[in-house]
Amino acid sequence: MSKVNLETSVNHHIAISAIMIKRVFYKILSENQLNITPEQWNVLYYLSEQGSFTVGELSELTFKDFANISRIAQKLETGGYIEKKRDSTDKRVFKLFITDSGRELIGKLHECASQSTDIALEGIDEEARETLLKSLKQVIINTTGHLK
Amino acid sequence: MSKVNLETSVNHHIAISAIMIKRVFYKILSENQLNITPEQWNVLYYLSEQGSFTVGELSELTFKDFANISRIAQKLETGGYIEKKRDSTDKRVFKLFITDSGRELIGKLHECASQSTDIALEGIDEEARETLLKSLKQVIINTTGHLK
DNA sequence: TTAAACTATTTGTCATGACAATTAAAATTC
DNA sequence: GAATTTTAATTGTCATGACAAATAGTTTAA
Repeated sequence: MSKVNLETSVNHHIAISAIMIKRVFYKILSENQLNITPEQWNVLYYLSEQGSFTVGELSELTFKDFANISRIAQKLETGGYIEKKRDSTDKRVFKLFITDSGRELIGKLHECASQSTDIALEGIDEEARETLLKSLKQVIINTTGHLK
Repeated sequence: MSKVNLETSVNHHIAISAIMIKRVFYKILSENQLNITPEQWNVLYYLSEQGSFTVGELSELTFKDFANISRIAQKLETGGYIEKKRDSTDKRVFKLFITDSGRELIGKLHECASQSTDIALEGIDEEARETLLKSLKQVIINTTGHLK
């Protein structure tokens, strides 16, 4: 009969941290009149780093499922930040490209993301940050492995 | 112009870890035919630890807003796991109580939560876990403070 | 080569999170 | 003590996450 104590549960604190960080990021985005969500930023980020990705590739990169990426991409397309083009060889595939307008936005988003990191990690020294990152990477490996 | 690298972003890894942990937890819950969500478990947990809480109190405890707790409570009530009673002195307030059926469920949920923690933290030693928890608590303090 | 199996993407549904508006019951204030 | 403000909770809307089903194009295999 293992009894969990949320006060000392790492899982629980990761969940709460994630919610709070997203809330801070949302706030910074809206203060800067940037009409975009953290999830949309995530997709736009990868497209800005590399020429183009398919919905499936983005779904792997972002750890989200096809359905979510599909809808996030629709919103980014509506906003004019990305373009969708059918692959010429495999007509099932859509390739997503960032637009000029998307690139313009990305600069501001980096600034906002950077601010929210500064806020979240204040008072945590470099060594603890590295341990934190390393542990989180291990958590991601563990959970990904468990889900096959 | 600060440029964020998601590969080394603590914020990003917290977000992904949270998603993956929740996914593992969901899987364990469904493998055990427990028809409840991680968020509902969270609310039920607090009610099992103390006699009763109001919607507002739960909203503070769980870092969620009134609206969410209100709806989560509705589902738990529909499932028969909690009861809602009007406060006799302040008729705006609802007090939430866990039922016997809820208490029965809680035992199984502790087991599932414990399993998902074991999976997530495999290979992370006790010292790193403590650092992790301490850092996450600091993140929560920082972000909560920033949002006032 | 035609049927069956597989793959990429989209759509639908439900639970949740953010946020605004609403309702009803205090508490304040004039 | 009536009007205003505050507070507790609910409801509505939109974006997202999980998951199932649908669609359409490809590959495999009989």
